[in-house]
Amino acid sequence: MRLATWNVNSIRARVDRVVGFLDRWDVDVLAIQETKCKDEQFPYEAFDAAGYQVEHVGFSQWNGVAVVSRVGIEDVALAFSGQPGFSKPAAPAVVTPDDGALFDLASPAALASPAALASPAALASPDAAPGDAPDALHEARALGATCGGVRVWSLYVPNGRAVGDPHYAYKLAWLEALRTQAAGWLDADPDAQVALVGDWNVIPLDTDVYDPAAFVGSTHVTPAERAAFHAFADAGYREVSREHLPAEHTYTYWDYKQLAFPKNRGMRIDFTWTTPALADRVAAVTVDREERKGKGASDHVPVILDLR
DNA sequence: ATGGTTGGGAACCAA
Repeated sequence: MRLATWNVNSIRARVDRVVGFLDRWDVDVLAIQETKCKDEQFPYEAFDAAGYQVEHVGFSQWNGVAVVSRVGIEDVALAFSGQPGFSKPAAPAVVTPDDGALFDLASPAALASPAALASPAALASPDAAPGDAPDALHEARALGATCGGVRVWSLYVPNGRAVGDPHYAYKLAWLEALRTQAAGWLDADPDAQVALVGDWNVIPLDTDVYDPAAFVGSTHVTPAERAAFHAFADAGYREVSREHLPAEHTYTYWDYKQLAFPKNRGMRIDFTWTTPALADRVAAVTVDREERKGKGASDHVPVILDLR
């Protein structure tokens, strides 16, 4: 089986490229991040015509994640249990179902109070399912689905924006909540086949960026973010791209600005954490750098896992 | 030498 992950930076702007990628690589399952659309705007037809089923969650023009599969797609979750939401410090009162309001995550009124970030009330309900109303307290950053016997999570970790920004605390809380769930899945079944793939928005090592000096004081490289990332190893998971790709100058993202790609000023932020049983099945990992070339490229490129 | 989205400008977001 071939499993890939790709932050496409708008599925509507990139649909031909993505379908072309599936065909060229003979991909079975693709986890997509940053679809930048609502469910009703997703170009399902193009994937259906190519023989793929799609599960997507998107509440607005921001975020949005999907899993597409031609080997079945079952037990879909539109959030992980305990997935935190984001709230601005100056946001109005908590919106609860009792308010009877229509939940619109694009609306500031739908954002919860700052206290909600750390409170149980901020947690997405377990097993959020297709057709459920989006709760006002989480963003479309995680979608889980079982495809061909593998539990695939398409993940778009919050950016963090700046060290000390409320989005930075949100990022750390989000990673910690995911690690807690992931540890539980493995504890419950030591033979579990789970893949946590996507845009982690963390640069784990100085060798994962073109110039560490350019990131002094920035997000993505702080000890707290790196610890939150490596905590998945403590939970028993393995980052299999690290095991199969060159240690140096293996990048998955290049900024659109200032000729970053031609100068190879890139960074490695897209990763594939898997349970041990699944890690043992990984025969090869590839970064398709060609997808950064040409007109209409995403700023990220796909990472492809070949499973025995 | 940035691009996508919304909205029909300029602002927001992205690493």
